[in-house]
Amino acid sequence: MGGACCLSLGHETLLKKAYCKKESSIMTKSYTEESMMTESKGASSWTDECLNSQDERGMENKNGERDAMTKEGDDDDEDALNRLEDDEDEEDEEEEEGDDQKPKRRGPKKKKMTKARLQRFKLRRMKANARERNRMHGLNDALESLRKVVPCYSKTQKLSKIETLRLAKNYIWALSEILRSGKSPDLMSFVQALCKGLSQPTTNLVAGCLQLNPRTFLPEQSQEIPSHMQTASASFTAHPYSYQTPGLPSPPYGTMDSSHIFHVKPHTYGSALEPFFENALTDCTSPSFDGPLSPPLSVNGNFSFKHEPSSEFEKNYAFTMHYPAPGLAGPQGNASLYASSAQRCEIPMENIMSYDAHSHHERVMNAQLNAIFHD
DNA sequence: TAGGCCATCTGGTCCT
DNA sequence: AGGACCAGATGGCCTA
Repeated sequence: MGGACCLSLGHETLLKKAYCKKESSIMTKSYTEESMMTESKGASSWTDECLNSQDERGMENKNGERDAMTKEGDDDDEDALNRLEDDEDEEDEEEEEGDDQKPKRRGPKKKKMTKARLQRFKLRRMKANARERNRMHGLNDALESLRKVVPCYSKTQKLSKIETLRLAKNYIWALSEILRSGKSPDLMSFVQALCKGLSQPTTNLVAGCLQLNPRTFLPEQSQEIPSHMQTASASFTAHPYSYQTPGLPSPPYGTMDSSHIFHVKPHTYGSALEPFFENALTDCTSPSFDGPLSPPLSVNGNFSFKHEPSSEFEKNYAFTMHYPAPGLAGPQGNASLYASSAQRCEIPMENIMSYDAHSHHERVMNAQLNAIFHD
């Protein structure tokens, strides 16, 4: 019983919190359930003005609901509430004249909660709450940024906070291992490293994000891809790094590569990919991107990647990572990992992140992977 | 309905 | 004194 004492009195709930933790000073809060709800639910859009009005409402409620208070058993609570009541009419009088009957409490005498003190306390508390909310929002924003640079990103199926952190940790570790060893890991090892310690749903999600079947969604690809890219594609087929899993549908939600571009705008991918080739490694301030890169994935950041696709071949190579030759055998044993792919392909296309929302992420991801895999 | 996830409030602690 | 950070508590929402 954490210590929070909630007196639920129907609609006129009085939340009285006193001695939430041992030895803590008496603090009372008297909001109606309604005001509490408002406070919680609308908090994300609160402004200082809202805070002030909330504060006022809180005061109104405090005054209006005193009759809803009931005994909670704790004398200190009672005292605090009494103080609140007393403040109404006798602000500066000594508190608790009737204390003669009660045994004197030890310890420092608690200061009387005058109306002014209560006001100050509430104001301070409000400000602290607002700061805390902002702080948590900032934290969440940072987490959202992290989600976007971690292999599996989807607007509709967001990774939980803890899973995002775990995946990020695994991702960093996996990339570090690649850099350290300078060798190309096999797909299964990479996926296993990514999924280490993740929950089953997240594991499935990540596994799904790491696979792609170009034949499923690119029937006309061969005609529309520029010829030089097709050439490069052919050269890529021999590369050991293929995230594609032939014969399996492409994931309907977040992906690790640019494949979604072809999901969402199958007829515009030619132009859509141009910016990638132009700015793959340098365009960290693309207009379509709403913020700076998170440090772990900054191409020239923590990983100190100096690699840039200077040649046409490198650029093509980046593109063709996603275009293995039809029929190319994927890594053995993927089937279990992608077992649920068939169901996932039922998700409507509109749920897939749009190119605009995803493009930068994709560029960065591809740039990262190219920098790593190109050796 | 239980459990997971989340946002918020809150009081304590540390630091400036 | 005030702000940042933290952890506990609480209640809402969602999903299996």
